Amino acid sequence: MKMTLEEIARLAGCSRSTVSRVINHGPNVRAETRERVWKVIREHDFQPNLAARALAGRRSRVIGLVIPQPLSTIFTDPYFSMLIQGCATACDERGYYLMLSLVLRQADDTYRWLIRARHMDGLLLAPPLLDDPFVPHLLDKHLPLVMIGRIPGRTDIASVNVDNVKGASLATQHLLNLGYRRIATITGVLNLVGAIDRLEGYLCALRKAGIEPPPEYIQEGDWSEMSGKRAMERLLQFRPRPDAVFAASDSMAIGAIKAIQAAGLKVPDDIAVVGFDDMPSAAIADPPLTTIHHPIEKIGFLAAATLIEKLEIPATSMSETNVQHIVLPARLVIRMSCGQALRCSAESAVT
Amino acid sequence: MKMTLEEIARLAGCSRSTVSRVINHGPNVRAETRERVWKVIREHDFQPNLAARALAGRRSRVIGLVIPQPLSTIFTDPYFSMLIQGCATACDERGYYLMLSLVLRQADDTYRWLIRARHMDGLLLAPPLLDDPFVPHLLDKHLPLVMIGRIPGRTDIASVNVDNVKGASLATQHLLNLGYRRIATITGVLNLVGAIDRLEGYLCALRKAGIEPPPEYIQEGDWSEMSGKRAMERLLQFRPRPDAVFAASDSMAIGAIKAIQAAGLKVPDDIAVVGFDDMPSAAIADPPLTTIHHPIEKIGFLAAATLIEKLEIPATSMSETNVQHIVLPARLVIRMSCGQALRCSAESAVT
DNA sequence: CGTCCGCCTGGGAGCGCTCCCAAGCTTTTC
DNA sequence: GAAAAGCTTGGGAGCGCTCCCAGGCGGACG
Repeated sequence: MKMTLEEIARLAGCSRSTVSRVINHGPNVRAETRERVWKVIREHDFQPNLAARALAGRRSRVIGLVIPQPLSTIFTDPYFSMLIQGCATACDERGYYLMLSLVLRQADDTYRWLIRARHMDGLLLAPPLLDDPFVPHLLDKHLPLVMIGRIPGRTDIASVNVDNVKGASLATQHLLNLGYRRIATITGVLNLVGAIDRLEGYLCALRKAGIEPPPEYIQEGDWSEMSGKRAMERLLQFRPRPDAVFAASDSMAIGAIKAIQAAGLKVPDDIAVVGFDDMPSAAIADPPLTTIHHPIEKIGFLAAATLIEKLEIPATSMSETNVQHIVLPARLVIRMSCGQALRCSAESAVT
Repeated sequence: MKMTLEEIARLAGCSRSTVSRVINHGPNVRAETRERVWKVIREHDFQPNLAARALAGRRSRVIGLVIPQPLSTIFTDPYFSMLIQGCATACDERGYYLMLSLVLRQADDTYRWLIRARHMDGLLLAPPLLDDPFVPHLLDKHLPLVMIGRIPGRTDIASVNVDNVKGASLATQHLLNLGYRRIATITGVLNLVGAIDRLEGYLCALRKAGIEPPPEYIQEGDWSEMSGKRAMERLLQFRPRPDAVFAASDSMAIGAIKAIQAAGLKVPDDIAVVGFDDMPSAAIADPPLTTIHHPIEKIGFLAAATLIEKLEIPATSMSETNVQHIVLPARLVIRMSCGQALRCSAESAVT
């Protein structure tokens, strides 16, 4: 027997409309009726037809997560796995579906398709490259959209982000507090805002302490362990050799540690290392990595939750006045690689 | 102006039905009319409402890819990235949408949800663990389903697979041809059919040559590089030390190479190594890895194409008689790690 | 005791398509 | 040259919901 609202209504002895109200948690249904309807629904394992709902209700309850990166990147960096987890959880809780919009075809096509084909009610946009030419197309249309990360100069777009500048600054400050003065950094790919912000945080902290690092102390990586290793090898060439390194990601920090160890030096005794992101790998690194906690999953969760909220109260979302910008604080996680234990200078590094 | 079939019809001077026929590439439309309608559609960037199509046509044109593995695994192993790429390409070409059914919640819930919520027309099932208790639920319902890989003893389910047994056998045979006799293996997780099949291929080839490997020559890994390294370290303990190793994945082969090199030995001079999968990393390994080519993307493509075909010709799909089983051949890719160059014994290893 | 206002409930009118049948027109066939 | 058999084309009848309005019912109020 094919189940429809009508059929459930017949079995529960009420009307289609009442069943619909029950399913959508609408008001104005007597408690007793509500319970009776739920019982029938449960008994028959009924699930309303999504296509019909979408057609009649003019919304699909699907939101898309656009990750403007090649598939190989997405499926290599645990960052995205955690981000998706967070988004998916928020969607689940609110009865929405998360659809990954993998950019497979040439960018041009895909973005146009995304914009036109409104089979999603809104879009979540993962951090795009600064020079991605198609992101503006996405932003111009009046698709409800929430950014993960931020685009410099675009305060008109709702966003959820971690405080990268503050986090990097916290990491650098911690090294300064421990007495290091020759602090180098390994940055992420610098056409990603997050990498730029982290570099800025590093520079800010140093400058506040009256230190201007030599340009050679700033080496660009690409987030990968290998690139961290390479960057560290370059840093090891330079004299005076740095006594501490802030890497903009844990992977790169781990690469750096490997380079240091391969050169016959010790972490943190000879060179201290601090990472960023607090990935699972940071805790099990050797030595365990001091790092900045980056609540990636929470960011995904909040981004999805924000978008859905916009969708459900369109009145508010339309008013350009109050665009939400959520910035989560970054937190220092002290482990072994910074040498705090060694130096015993447990001065007020964190709070 | 909101665009609908009706509106396009008005602009093209024909009826809703004709426009529908054009969009669906139906027969019985005069060439001239067809062209006129397309022109209007293109001009207005029209895309039919998916919800309405799904409701009226009783199919969503969405197929789900179920990967019964934790998210962290999916987003770590490039295997899935390639698989998805293949599936998505096939879907794209046929106007279908691929939806990743990430198993986020506890398995029980999710599978029930997958089965009930028919917002997809069919399912693609990535290789499940042998003891996954919920896969049978998926198979019992009459959801159109195509397996990637195979489940032993279930010949009633359409499947697309690489010939793992033959591939492993090819790899081992190649080592035998080169004169190696103490050939060890590093297997994948043995509750995955692929791993078992590859082990079987290895054993078959050895036994055919009259060799019975000591049990210590068979070490289980978990597909990861680290596990390959660990397994190789165990193999290096054993006497007589193996002179060649067949690893059931390239990652593990690379880990094995690192272990061999860390022990002060050379590949392939002291120990030859052959991998499986022919991942991009195999070609750039040091030394470049001899391996078995595994057409993952093609498998994904064929699986999706097969499913869609089933969907479009339901008459055929219903007849239990001819369930498709596609088995793609595995191919030996000779590079440096097997020592063929060294030994110059270029006897008919491959064809 | 009648009126008003709330809470419930039922059903009509679509949402934008696909499917199907019938009507018009053109071609074939004997 | 008329009937039969194509091609095209148009429009009705849903698909299973949501939205909205109208009506029934009860209690609070004057």
